[in-house]
Amino acid sequence: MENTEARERVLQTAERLFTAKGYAAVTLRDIANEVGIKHASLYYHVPDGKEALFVEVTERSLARHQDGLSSAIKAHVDLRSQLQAAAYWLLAQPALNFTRMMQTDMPALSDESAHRLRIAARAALIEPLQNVLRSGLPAHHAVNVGILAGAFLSMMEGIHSLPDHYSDRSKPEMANVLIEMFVTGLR
Amino acid sequence: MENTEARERVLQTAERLFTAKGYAAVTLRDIANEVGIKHASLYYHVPDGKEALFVEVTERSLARHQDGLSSAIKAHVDLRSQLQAAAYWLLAQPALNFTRMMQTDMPALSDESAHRLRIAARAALIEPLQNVLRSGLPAHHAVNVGILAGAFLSMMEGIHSLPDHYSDRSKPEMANVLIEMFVTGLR
DNA sequence: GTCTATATAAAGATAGAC
DNA sequence: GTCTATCTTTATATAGAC
Repeated sequence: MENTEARERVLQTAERLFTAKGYAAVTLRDIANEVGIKHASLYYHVPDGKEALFVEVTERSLARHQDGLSSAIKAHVDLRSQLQAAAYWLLAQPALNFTRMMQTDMPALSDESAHRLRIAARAALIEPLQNVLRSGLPAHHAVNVGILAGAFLSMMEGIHSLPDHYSDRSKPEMANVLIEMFVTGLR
Repeated sequence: MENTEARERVLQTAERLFTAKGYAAVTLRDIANEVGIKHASLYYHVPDGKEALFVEVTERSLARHQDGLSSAIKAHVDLRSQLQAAAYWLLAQPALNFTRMMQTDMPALSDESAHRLRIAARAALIEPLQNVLRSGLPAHHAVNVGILAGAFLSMMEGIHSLPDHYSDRSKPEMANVLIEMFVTGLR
């Protein structure tokens, strides 16, 4: 399948909608409408249908997250700056909704698709954070880097999903409050 | 509508499935199958259909959370014990998926239903945590209790959704690690 | 309270014209 | 590349028998 401009528009629209509303809640007609074509025309670009489309754009998105997170982290040396860079990068992206992806979207897919995406999600989101925590924290926290990476990610997703509902601070300000707590509490 | 045993079985099954998989992903046939009846028979117990059923069981669940959280907190006096009690209570319940509820389920409902549930969710989950943080933390953190309550909730949901994937610790052990960080980091 | 049967709508998917 | 038309399946929902 060629990667034409038209196909790219389809993929970007699909990624945006799937990310915002989840796999089940987005129909092929929704995507086609936003692209400005009829839903049947999607099958020219994505012959294997909805599930294949979701897997493709989710893998793309996760790969971008892996790159973005790793680069943001590599640009700094102390833990606080690294976590801030990771947080700012995450908050500048459309909300990924890792938890919903794992709990609601994955079970709707074939076992094979779900398995591939789970591995990609772990490599893209959890592992970069685990690594930075392992090298930046006192050694006695090494057993907890999995938990702490998950907690960091959960907190960022929380910020993403409640902008003005629960606080009048900006997202980076909220992230800083939590990172300060994180770093101080684990020293 | 009478609250018979049969109706109660319907509500409990619906709550369990909606909580686990989300509004869109659960069909009335799924619910009826688990109850052991035909889906058309659900309309005898819930004449107003799927959305009304979701709203009813979600309100029930949120009311239970409000009671459970408030009681757990009231049984202790220092912040660490209060947060531990809240965490243990939350982790003993089926995962509520607050974030998915807000981001994915609410937009699929009528404006009126969504509004009611948003208010109920805030009163049940955020406010009890805000209160305990406001009275247990140094005064200069008062502006951040909204963020911190959201972060605490997000972390607990994170624990709920990644049991053995990312750590071999038990859920309460994971909660303790995070609470220790929380309390120490904000002192 | 639960059933069968059916209406209605929406979704994913395919065929073939342009 | 996109369209119209159509097929098939699945979902919510209603009517009426038992």
